[in-house]
Amino acid sequence: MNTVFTNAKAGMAGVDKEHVQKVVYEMSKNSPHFKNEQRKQKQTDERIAKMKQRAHGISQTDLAGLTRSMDAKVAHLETTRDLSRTWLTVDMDAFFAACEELDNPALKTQPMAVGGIGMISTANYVARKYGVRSAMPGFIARELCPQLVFAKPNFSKYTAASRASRVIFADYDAEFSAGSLDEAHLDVTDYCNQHGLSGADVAETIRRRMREEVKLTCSVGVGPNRLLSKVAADMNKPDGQYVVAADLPGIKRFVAALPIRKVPGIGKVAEQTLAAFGVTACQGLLDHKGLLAGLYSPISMDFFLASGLGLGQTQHSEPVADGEVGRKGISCERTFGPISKTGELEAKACELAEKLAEEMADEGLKGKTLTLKLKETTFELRTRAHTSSQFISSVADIRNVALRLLRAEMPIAIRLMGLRMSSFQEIRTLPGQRSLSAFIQPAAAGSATAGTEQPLKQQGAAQDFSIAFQHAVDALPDESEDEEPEDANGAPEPHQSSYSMADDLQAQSGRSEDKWREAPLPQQSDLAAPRIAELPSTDLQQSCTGSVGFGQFAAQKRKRPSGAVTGHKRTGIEAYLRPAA
DNA sequence: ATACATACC
DNA sequence: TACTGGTATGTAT
Ligand SMILES: Nc1ncnc2c1ncn2[C@H]1C[C@H](O)[C@@H](COP(=O)(O)OP(=O)(O)OP(=O)(O)O)O1
Ligand SMILES: [Mg+2]
Ligand SMILES: [Mg+2]
Ligand SMILES: [Mg+2]
Repeated sequence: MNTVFTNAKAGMAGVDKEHVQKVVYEMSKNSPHFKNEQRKQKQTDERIAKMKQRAHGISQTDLAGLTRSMDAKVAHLETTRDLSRTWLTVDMDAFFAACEELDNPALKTQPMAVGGIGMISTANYVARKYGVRSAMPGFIARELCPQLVFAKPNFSKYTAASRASRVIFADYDAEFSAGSLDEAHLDVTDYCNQHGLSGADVAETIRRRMREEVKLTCSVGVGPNRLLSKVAADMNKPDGQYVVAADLPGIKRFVAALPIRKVPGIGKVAEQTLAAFGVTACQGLLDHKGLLAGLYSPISMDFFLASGLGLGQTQHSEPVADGEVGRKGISCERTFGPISKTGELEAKACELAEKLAEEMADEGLKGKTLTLKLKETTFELRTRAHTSSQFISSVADIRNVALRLLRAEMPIAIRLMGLRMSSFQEIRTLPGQRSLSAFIQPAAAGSATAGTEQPLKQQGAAQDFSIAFQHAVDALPDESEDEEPEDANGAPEPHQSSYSMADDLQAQSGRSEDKWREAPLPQQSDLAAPRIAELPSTDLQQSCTGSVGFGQFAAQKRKRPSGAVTGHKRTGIEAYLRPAA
């Protein structure tokens, strides 16, 4: 049932997947974590059942209408296609592990993972042969590979290597966008034209320079847009490159048989829900567009169709405007041995408040919304938020709000607590004050971007609006297309030395392996990772549940707001017209 | 504005 | 024995 560790990732060719599945199962069953995974899987199964039911209720007439609507959407998307750009996605091979091998070459021939018995962030390709992977707990990895060597993470190495790699990227695209420490997206069109080179030529050059100057290998994907270059970058890992021809036949050839899971944004859940309707390769997203339109939101459909057509971002995002904070949130969370005593819980909240305040101070951030995250010992998640009337940043203010949110949840037994601040005050840039562009990084995480990559969503209920209606509404002209009113210039901030949540209320009537943390480095990207989601469903609530991740740094950033995608012209959306209701 | 789910590195 | 931490987005309420 758990397909997480055997899917869609480089280095898994030739791995005995059945064996890996069995070991993971044997090591996990009976654990609270496993129970939680089962609970989540049940949710997915129920979701699929509801979608099947909905699909069953779609008449031939409905289907015909939905299909026509999607035909129009496809036709429009097709008009946005721009094959004139050349994009490169560069992604380091087994990045953290490779950095560790740099300082300890003996590790190169041994199976090695970066992390500990609790969690692994990545493994070298020798270890991957045994099924060892990112996000796999170390004790399971050791069961799969008893000789596995564990290396402790050392973020300063990774940031140094990343910085060095970015110096290279800047030579080919001064505005490249960083997808993470180990990945970047480059529009090398101008460079190619100026030097009479192909994308493949530049890819070869970058790979050579990376070997020589950074002493690490990377893989490069080349294509007419960022979606294609990104997917292509994984095709010949490690130390390889792959070119998606910049013509319609070449793109169709590449995309048609591509497993949907390879598309960034389609993960474990979307893969399952789509598979339930026979969609396992990207061509299926186009073949079943009518039916899918009856099951997924307009936003998801835009994303699916763009993916099926091989359309992606063709231009970089707008840089972050002056004074704007380049991020949406900042958070700190820690896992520890189970605790439930009031004193211990409050002590954790205080520590996190201090940590968060410190990180915010490093960037001069002040925010209004504080979200407390609690992971129960059962692995179920709870988040509770409060928005203050004033921007806050001090330890005292953060602690006050955090404690109040926490106290409302007790009693509770948890294994993790986290604090996240969002809704930031814009930073007033003082004359002569240069922001931290220290970390070679151009194009700050902007917002609007031309191109097509879109997101997905989740689940919902809204039975009042038929899906057909939603898709029809989505087809209306986009009114907010020509202006960017959002100026948010500012009213001077009211001052108040100390914030108290009580005032607001009145006014309104372990054990953590914290080895994987890193200094808050400037970072950004515009990686537009979709989040799938089915549509409506007459459904009720969801439970909670976990996410994944490792102690990484900042990475993704901005996403585009809404609407359809577009090559880069982004004219309004034509009216597709409603299908039969 | 709040809560939850999904996704990516 | 043991299952991360950080960031983003989409939807419903
Ligand atoms: N789930 C995770 N949790 C924490 N850190 C992660 C996680 N996944 C990846 N990382 C870190 C470690 C990786 O070396 C680094 C880059 O990720 P990624 O490019 O996906 O894999 P990789 O570089 O290790 O191997 P590959 O050769 O497949 O690219 O980010
Ligand atoms: Mg990588
Ligand atoms: Mg990567
Ligand atoms: Mg994917």
